[in-house]
Amino acid sequence: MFARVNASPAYPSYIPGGLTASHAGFLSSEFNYRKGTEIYGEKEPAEYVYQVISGAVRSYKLLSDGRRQIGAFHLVGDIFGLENDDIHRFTAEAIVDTTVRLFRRLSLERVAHSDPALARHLLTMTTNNLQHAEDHMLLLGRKTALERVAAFLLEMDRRLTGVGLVALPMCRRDIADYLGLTLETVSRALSKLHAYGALDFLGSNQREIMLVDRDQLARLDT
Amino acid sequence: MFARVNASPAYPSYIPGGLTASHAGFLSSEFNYRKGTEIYGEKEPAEYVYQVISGAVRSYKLLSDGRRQIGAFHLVGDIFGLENDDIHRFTAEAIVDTTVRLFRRLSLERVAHSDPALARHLLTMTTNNLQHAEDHMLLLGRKTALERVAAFLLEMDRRLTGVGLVALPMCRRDIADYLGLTLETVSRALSKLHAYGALDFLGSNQREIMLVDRDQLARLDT
DNA sequence: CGACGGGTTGATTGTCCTCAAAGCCTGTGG
DNA sequence: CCACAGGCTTTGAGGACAATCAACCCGTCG
Repeated sequence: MFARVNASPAYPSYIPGGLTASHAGFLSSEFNYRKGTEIYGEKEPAEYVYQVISGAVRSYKLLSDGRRQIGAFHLVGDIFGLENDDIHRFTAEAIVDTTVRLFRRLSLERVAHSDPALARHLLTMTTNNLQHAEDHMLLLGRKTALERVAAFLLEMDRRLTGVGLVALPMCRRDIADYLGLTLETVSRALSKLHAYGALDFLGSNQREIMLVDRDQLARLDT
Repeated sequence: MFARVNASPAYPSYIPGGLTASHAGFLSSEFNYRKGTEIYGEKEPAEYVYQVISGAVRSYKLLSDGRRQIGAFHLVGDIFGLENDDIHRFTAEAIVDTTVRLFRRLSLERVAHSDPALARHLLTMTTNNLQHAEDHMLLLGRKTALERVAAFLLEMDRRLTGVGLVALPMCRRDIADYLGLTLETVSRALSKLHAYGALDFLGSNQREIMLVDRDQLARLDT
C-alpha cells in the first residue's frame, strides 16, 4: 500500500497561491511513505517536486560524522523538493506516515516557460524558502536555547493551526537538529517554559502542547 | 565625492552570467559608500538592486539587544539587495570604501517580464543565495568553531582569488558575526590553525592570510 | 511480559563566551 | 619627529551555557 503510485485524482490539485495542477496541465500522482523512509536523498537528481497531502517531512543535511542539520519541516500543503538546478540539496524523509503529491519537475518547467503566472509562483516559493533560511540563520547563529525553542513553538503554531494548540509530528531529536541543539537541551527548555507557565502538555505523549502565554514566548523570541 | 550618483557609464555593465545592463535597456549608475556606512536598512523599501564594483559589503540582521548575524558578505562582482517582495530583509553596510552600481528594481522586473533570459538569470541568483543560506545553516547549527573558521577561509579563498592567498576586507568581529562566534574565538581559531601549520599571516595587519595546507583546512571543514 | 522508542532529569564535562590586559599599527597633532 | 590616541588583534583567566553521559520513567507493541 505504501510507496506505490496511485492514480491521478480527478479533482484539481491546488498549489498554494491559487494555481491548480490540472489547470496548468500537469499529470500528478500521489505516493505514500512510511514513517522514517526517505523520499529523496541529497545530491540525487531532482526529478519531482512534492506537496505534502498528509503527514510531515524533514529536510536535512549530514556531516560526514553523522551530525545532522534539519533545514526545514514540511507540513500539510507545503511544497518541497523544488530545485532550480537538477540536484536535491537536502535529504527528505517522512517524519510520520505521509502522503505526497508528485509533480514532474520538467513538466513544471516546461509549463512555466509559457505561463508567467506559474513562473512567478515558483519564484515566490523559492523566495519564501530563502526568507525562512535567512531567519533561521539568525536563530542558529545568535539565539539562546530558550529563545530557539520559543521561536520553534511559535513557528509551528503559526504553520499548523495558529490557535495555540500545537500537535507536533516530530520527536525531540528532530526539533534539536532543527534548532542546532541536543534533544536534552530541547527537553529542558520545554520543561522550563512549562515551569514558567508559558505552555502546558496535553496528551499522554509530550507532543501536544498548549501555548498558554504566547506573549511570553514572543518576548523570548526577541 | 562619496555617496553621490555618477553618470551612467558608456561601456556595458555586465551582470554575472552574461547579461549586460545596456543590452537589457536599464539605466544604471554608480555610488560610493565610505567604510561603515549603510547602503540600505532592513525593512526599507527595496528600490534598487546593487552590484559591487569595488570594495566589500556585509548584510546582516539584528536582534533587539544588538546581537548581530551577518548573512552574507558581498565581494567584487556580486549582486545584492535582490528581493522579490518590496522590502529589504537585511541591512547592508560597506565594510571598506566601496563603489556599487545600482539598478532600479522596477526596471529589472519590467524588463524581466518580456525577457525570459533575464528572468531566468534573476531566478538563478535567488537560487544561489538560497543555496548559500542552506549551507550556512549547517555551519551555524552543527560545526565547531575550528570547522567554521576553516570553512570561512576556504569560502573566501574561492570567492576572492582561489590561489590560496586571502586578503580579508573584514575585521574579526565581522567574521565572528558571520560564523555565529565571538571575535576572540575567531582569533583563537586562527592562531590554532597557524600553530597547526595550516596557514600563515603575511601583512603587518593580520588580514592577509596564506592558506598553506588547504587539504588540512578542507578536512576540518568535514 | 519484556523490549523498544521516546522523553525527562541529574551530574559532570567541555567548548565557547565574557572580562580583562597588553601589543601593534595607523594616523594625527604638537 | 615624536607622543599619543584609537582601532584592531591576540592572549589569558574565569565563568556560563549547552553537550555529554547516565539513569529512570512511561507508553506501545510484538
